[in-house]
This record gives sequence, C-alpha cells and structure tokens, in this order.
Amino acid sequence: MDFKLSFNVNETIYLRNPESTELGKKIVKQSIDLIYELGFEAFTFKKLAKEVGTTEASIYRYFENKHRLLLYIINWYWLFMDYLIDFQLQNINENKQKLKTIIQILANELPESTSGLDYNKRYLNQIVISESSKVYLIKDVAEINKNEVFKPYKDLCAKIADVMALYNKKYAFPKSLSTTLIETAHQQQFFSQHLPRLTDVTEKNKKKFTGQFLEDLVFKVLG
Amino acid sequence: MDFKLSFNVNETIYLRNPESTELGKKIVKQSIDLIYELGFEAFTFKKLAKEVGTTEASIYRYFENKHRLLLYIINWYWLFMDYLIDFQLQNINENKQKLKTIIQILANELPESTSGLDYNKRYLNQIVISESSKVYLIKDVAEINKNEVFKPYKDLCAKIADVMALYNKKYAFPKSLSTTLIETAHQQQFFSQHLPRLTDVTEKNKKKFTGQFLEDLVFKVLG
DNA sequence: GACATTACGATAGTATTACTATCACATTTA
DNA sequence: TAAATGTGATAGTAATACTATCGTAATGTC
Repeated sequence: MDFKLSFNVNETIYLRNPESTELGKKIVKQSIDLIYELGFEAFTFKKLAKEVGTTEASIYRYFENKHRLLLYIINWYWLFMDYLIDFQLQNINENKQKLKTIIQILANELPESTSGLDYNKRYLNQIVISESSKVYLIKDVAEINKNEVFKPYKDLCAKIADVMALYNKKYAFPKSLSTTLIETAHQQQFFSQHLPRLTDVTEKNKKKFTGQFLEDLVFKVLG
Repeated sequence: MDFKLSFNVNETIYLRNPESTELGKKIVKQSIDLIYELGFEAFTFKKLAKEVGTTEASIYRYFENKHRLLLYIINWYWLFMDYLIDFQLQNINENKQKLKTIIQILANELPESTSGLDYNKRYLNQIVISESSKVYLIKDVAEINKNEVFKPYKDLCAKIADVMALYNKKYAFPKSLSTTLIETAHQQQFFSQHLPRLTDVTEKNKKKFTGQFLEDLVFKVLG
C-alpha cells in the first residue's frame, strides 16, 4: 500500500497551506523536481509556474518567495526524518543500537516511494544535501528564527542528543555532537559525490562510506 | 610593524588581478565590509561601486560576478589560514601539540590587524562562517572545480589530514576528519551565535566552547 | 435560489539585478 | 611620440522578484 505522508509545517512559512489544494500540492511536488534540476539559485517562480501549468502570481499566493518555499520543503524533510526515526526505533531497547540505526538513516538515501503522488525522495535527499544550509545561512536568521521556523530541525537534534546523553551520561556536548552528526552526514555525502579528494571515499567503500565514517566517529567520541 | 599579506589566488577566478591596482585592492577590501554588513544575497556590485566610489562597469572588469568575488575572498582566507598554521607550527615537534594549535586557530577569531590598509579580519572571519559554503554548494560545482579554484581549501585539508595521519597511523578517515574539523569549527561558531539551542554553549564557556568541543572530539576519534 | 466567498487565471506593471557595450580621457609604457 | 592600459560616464537589455487588478468558475451558506 502506498500513501502520501503529510506533516503540519509551521503556518508562518506559507501564505496559504499548499496541502489544502491540488495546485498547492503540485507546486511543492514540482518545486522539488525543479530545484533538483536547476539548483536553488537558478530556480525561479516563473520557471516553476511554467512547469506546473499555472502563473507566477498564483504561486505567490502560496509562498512569499522562493526562500520560504525551500524552508517549507526542508522542514517537511526534517519532520519526515523525525517520523522515520521514531518508526525505526520501535522495539529497539539498547541505546547503542538506536544510535546505529539513526546514523544509517542519516547517511543513506531515503526509501524510494513507488507512487507518483509522493515527492521524489531521491531528489528531496539531494536538495537537503546541497541546499538545506541556505535556509539558515542568511542575514536575518535571528528575525525568522523568532517564528520557530527551525523547530523541526531543533527537535530532531534534541531527539538524537537525548539518545546520546542516555548512552553516555558523562559526555559534555550531546547537542553539538548531534548537530555535527546531521550536518556531517550531508557534507560527507556532498563531498564524496563532488569533491572526493576532501574525503576518504574509494571506489570500494563508496556506498557505505559516510555511514562507516560517522559510526566510527560517534562511538569513539561517546566511548 | 604592520604589513599587508598578499597571496597568489588562482588566476581563473578573476578577470583582472585586483592586487595589481589601487582600485582592485579597494574593491576587495570594501567588498568584505559590505558582504559582512548586508549578507551575500543582498550584496550587489552596484552597492559596492557606490561604496568604493567607482562604477559597476569598473568592478565587472575585475570579477565576472559576485560569486567569483566571494570565491576570491574565501580563497584568500584559506591561503591565509595555511600560512598562519605553518607559522604557528614552527618549533612544535609533537603531533598532538600541532593538532591542538590547529584547532585553536580554526576555532577562534583571527588576530586583529591594526592597520587600516589590511582587510578587516573580524568581518572576514564572519563571512567565512556564514558564506563560505555557498562557493561550493552550487549546481556547477563540477564545472568550476576543473579550474582548481578549490585548491587552497583542499591543500589545507590535506595538510591537517597529514598531521592526523602521523598522530595515528591506523586511523582510516584522516581526510574526512580534517574536513569535518574545519566545517564543524565554522558551524558551531555560527550555531552558538545564532541558534544556540543546537549546541551546548553556555554563558560561561562561550569564549572557549567551540575549541573545547573540537579538541575533545578530535582526540577521542584519533585516540 | 440568491449571495458571498474562495481559488485561480490572465494581464499589466515596477524596481532591482546582473550584466554588456561604447566612448572619451588620463596615465603609463615602449 | 605613439600605443597601450585603466577608469569613468553613460546607455541599454534581459531577467528577476515581486505587486495589483479584474473576471470568472466552483463551492459553500442563508
């Protein structure tokens, strides 16, 4: 059975909830495809409108600008990851095994969906790797942070940090290690794909490389 | 004695060497101030021209676009870091002490220069923290990488990885750890400044926090 | 069944951005 | 003395990032 997951993204991010209409859903779905194809800088609402078969003005009714749309997509991803982790951690009792599972989820591609209704998970993954930091690396980060738009990311970090703190109660930096784990997971995937000399990736370990590096790192740090 | 450091930045980055003329030097110096003030997205050549007291067209004679100018600044920074590390590692023989010194250089602000001729080091540091990843998180990363424009960054990573590999000959991921160290140094500084809940920073450890986290991490990983 | 609301498409228009082109003039160099 | 170089001034263009208005079809409400 295939189904489309839906999460409640913070209402201050959009002008009109894209989940509430057919056009809104198409906008989000197609924007994932188009940002993947063009990169965020070359992506515009005009090009998206053409792809969706609507007008620029209609898209502006949903999102104030393309930065907000990216924020929406990235938040959806973090909520999805949170859900995935909860799901996969069911029936696991040991904190060590919990951490191993989390690392594998972060270091690998998302489970591909078969239904065309759903977002393209491979594209979504690549967007998060290449574009996600652009949602907070901005001048007015303090301003937009007031509306809790980074809550899904913070919640996920806190969730992973909690497991780390339970695994080693004496470790002084669980939150920073959690953030580092998430960010490094994406970074090492990006570098191993595009600038491999910055990593220790090889033809052989290609598939498992990021997971191996991170598991080694996390457990050495936590003891 | 005060002096202005000068490094040979890859020639494919600029159209005309900004070090070769007074206008060129002013363009780079003022762009650091202006990117710090506005953030890279809101920074334009028109605004820079006004600040420098020249015309847009004149700036375009030095740099193809603002991305190239940022690349120039970031490369200058990596060459500077490379130089600083060599300088500070003189007379240190132990690899452990070398790594500690490197971590402190990465985790703290640059030594402030007193001369007005020089680039503003505090601004430069903040730009690297907030904007540096934007030079490679782009669609055509493979294309521009061909011209070796990321060489200073790669060289620095390799240099640090070499020390790590000497410190622990059995460790399997020295390059990835080196990249992670550099990137995390900036990230933790950014997060502790703007989104502190993602880190373990406190009022007390504020100044030393990033360095402490990284030193703990690196030596636990390397053993 | 009349009426209001909503969602959307169509169209138009504006300020800014990101360039490119040309020409005149001053300074340096050969 | 001529040629080359660097700059300023000005003009112009295509694209970007919006904002505003209007008509209309579909949906919901009294």
